[in-house]
Amino acid sequence: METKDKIRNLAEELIRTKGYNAFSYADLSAPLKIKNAAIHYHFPSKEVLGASVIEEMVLGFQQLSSSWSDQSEKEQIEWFMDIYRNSYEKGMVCLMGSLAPDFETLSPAMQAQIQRMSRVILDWLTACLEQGRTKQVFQFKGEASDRALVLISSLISSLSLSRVQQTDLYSRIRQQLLSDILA
Amino acid sequence: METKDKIRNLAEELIRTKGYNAFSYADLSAPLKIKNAAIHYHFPSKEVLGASVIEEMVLGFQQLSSSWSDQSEKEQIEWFMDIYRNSYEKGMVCLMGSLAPDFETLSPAMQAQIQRMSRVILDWLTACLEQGRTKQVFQFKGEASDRALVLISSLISSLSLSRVQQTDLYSRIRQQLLSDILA
DNA sequence: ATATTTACTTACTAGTAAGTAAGTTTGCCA
DNA sequence: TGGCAAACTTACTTACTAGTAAGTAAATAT
Repeated sequence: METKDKIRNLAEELIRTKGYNAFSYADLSAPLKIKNAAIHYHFPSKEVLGASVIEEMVLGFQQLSSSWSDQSEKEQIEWFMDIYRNSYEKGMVCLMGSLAPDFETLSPAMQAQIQRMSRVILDWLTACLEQGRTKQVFQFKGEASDRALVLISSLISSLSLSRVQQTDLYSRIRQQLLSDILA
Repeated sequence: METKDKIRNLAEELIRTKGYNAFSYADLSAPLKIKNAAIHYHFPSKEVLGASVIEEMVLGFQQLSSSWSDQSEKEQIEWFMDIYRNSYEKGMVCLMGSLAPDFETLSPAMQAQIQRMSRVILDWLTACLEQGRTKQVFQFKGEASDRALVLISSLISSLSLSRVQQTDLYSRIRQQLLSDILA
């Protein structure tokens, strides 16, 4: 892997463990055994690095969710929830869960990227729920978009709450969310 | 109000808008027209200030929730949700939503306080849901404690997501959460 | 073979962070 | 009236922040 990707990947990890405002260039340069200035060579500023991390995440999600498109809606939702299980197991929160509370402190460019990220995920989730309901795989009251909101908001916080309480709250929340939508 | 309370209140506001790691002593001293060192007089360190903010919040919640005890469980849950509406209207996230993602970067003392805060809120919510179900005010599947987890996690993220999307997602999530538990 | 570009390092800057030691003002108490 | 404590300010320190300018070695292009 190239240095640029190593920097971006480590930055993502740091954002998702310590938060955007709590990590520094030293946290990147030391483990990668490069100098501070090498980061600036690849990413002119911290906000450009941050924006790049989000962009890569959105791209990754779009590819991943596309690869599920021939599976049932139930399985797609379960794969989606598995992303969060994976985060939980690594002791990380998701990118949205980390960046959304810091929204006000971020540059307009990063804010726009975060908005886009939330749009992409919510649109996918809404479409999946809607289609699943049409096919009678799912059963729930209200708009699919509102159901998507409850799902995503609960999953996001399940990771940070699991960390706080040092138990697998993620699995309990996942179970409950699934039983709320399954026919 | 005394200076010490002014400092603590402003600190809470800053944590809930910018996040713990993004606010500085200058953000406190400038608006309060005091000097940096005056904060250190009242709170020896930033972590002591942070812990004090959480302690005050827990105390406030315990008092508030006690004052609801003679009302119906439905009304109690609605009052509880009104706390989040209030936060939404001020453009703030809740203390838990702000501090939980930063958990790893905080001192053991603050971590313990955050754990306590989550316990207090979850215990209250679980008891309220359980009792409401017994009285047939509420109707839901699964353990009350799991239902409480879904409720709180969703409410927490509703605030940060509302900020990101710049719309009142809070109200849509609240509506959906209520319809999921009402008989 | 020469020039240019890529991917850095070295060495630095200006700004900001939390925190501290010592001094000052104000009000109270004996 | 003298002394003392509470609530500060002044002035400072140490540590760290993102960011930059200039230089370099190695690979690539002409």
